Amino acid sequence: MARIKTDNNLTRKEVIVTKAATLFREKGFKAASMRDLAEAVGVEAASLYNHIKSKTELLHELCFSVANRFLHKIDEVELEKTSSVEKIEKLLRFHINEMIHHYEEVYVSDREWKHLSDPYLSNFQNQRRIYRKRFAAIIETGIKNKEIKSIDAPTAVLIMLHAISGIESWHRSVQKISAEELEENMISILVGGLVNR
Amino acid sequence: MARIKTDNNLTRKEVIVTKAATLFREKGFKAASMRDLAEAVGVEAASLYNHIKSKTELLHELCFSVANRFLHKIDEVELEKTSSVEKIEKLLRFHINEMIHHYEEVYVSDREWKHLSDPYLSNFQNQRRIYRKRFAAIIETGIKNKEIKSIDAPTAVLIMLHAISGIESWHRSVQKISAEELEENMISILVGGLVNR
DNA sequence: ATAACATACTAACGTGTGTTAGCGATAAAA
DNA sequence: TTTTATCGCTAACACACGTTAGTATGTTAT
Repeated sequence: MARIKTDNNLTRKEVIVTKAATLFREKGFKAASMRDLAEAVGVEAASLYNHIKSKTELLHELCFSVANRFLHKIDEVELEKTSSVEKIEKLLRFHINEMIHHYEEVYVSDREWKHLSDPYLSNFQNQRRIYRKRFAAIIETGIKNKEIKSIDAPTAVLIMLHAISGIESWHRSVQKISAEELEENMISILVGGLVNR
Repeated sequence: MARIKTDNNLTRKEVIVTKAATLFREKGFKAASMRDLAEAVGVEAASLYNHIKSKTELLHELCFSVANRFLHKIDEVELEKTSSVEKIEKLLRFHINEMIHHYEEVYVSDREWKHLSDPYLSNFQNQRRIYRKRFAAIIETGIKNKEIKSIDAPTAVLIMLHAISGIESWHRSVQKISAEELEENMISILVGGLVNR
């Protein structure tokens, strides 16, 4: 009888969630079926329900675990006694590394959150809105300090975050530059576009 | 008996494609059903098939009409006798305006092309790859000229294109700055991040 | 060894999907 | 007005989906 392998002291549920992330990234949430997921896990579809409540629960877990990581990071960064540009750079580097090392989850959280259903959907949208506002506030401070050139802060946030989601293309490309080079290039362009010269 | 309205000398098929774009953007290609589309058009689902061959055909039309517009533009820009930075700025402004004024189509083409099926899928991916290479080549030239700082050109392209797709958030936001302000802010940040100082 | 539990299986359900066939209604051409 | 082509309808199809019920198998604790 097939059994879900649990290497590296992961629970069976965690194995499922991880495989779900890969699948949701590859095919999209709607197009990925529970039968697909079952096959990836090595089990029959119905067996998954011994470990999870529903397909949507998988999406919840993915979206909110990612969102929480970003919220904790901005909590931390806001408290630091550094310049605005340093704070922004720190956040960007965190985003970049999350996108590099937790690609599947972050990507799914970014692109598939629309398929959350409603207590969770509004919640997620709220967290997202608040996060962006706090990010924009850091930029605003930098503009007042003359560290950063006079631009519309929400637009800047939107550019930064979406630019980073482009790391998706890096992952898919055959000839990759190294992760470190990628990080430095992105920081150079993005921070370079903000600062007063 | 209900009939598809064709204002502004559009064919009935064009009306369907346009509504499909809106629907695919809102719900995603897979989650948007032909019955949803039929309701949006004001007709029964089966009636749509008097005008289109399949659901996927709708996606083809959207993806390739967008792709062709970008390819024609880069054809035009490459021929101009201007600096690399001017060429890039021109392309970026085109991208920005496409994203502002043909939001639905461009967004769908960007996010839902994965659901194309295979003669079209490879074709689309090819066009996309080639476009990005040509864009990167312009940047490379700019780097050799010392117009542009020494960065990895493919990474720069990826940042630019994804940053612009963030205009999606601008469309959804309640308090929008004007389209002109948006354009100038984006250009300022993106071009500012590239140029040598 | 036995009891208790966790996990996987088969079978099936109701529902929603894209799409086709065939028929009536409307509009355009003769 | 008659003919013809266009367009929309109802009904139905075959299929894939998420999920549940009930049962068998394997694992852990007594």
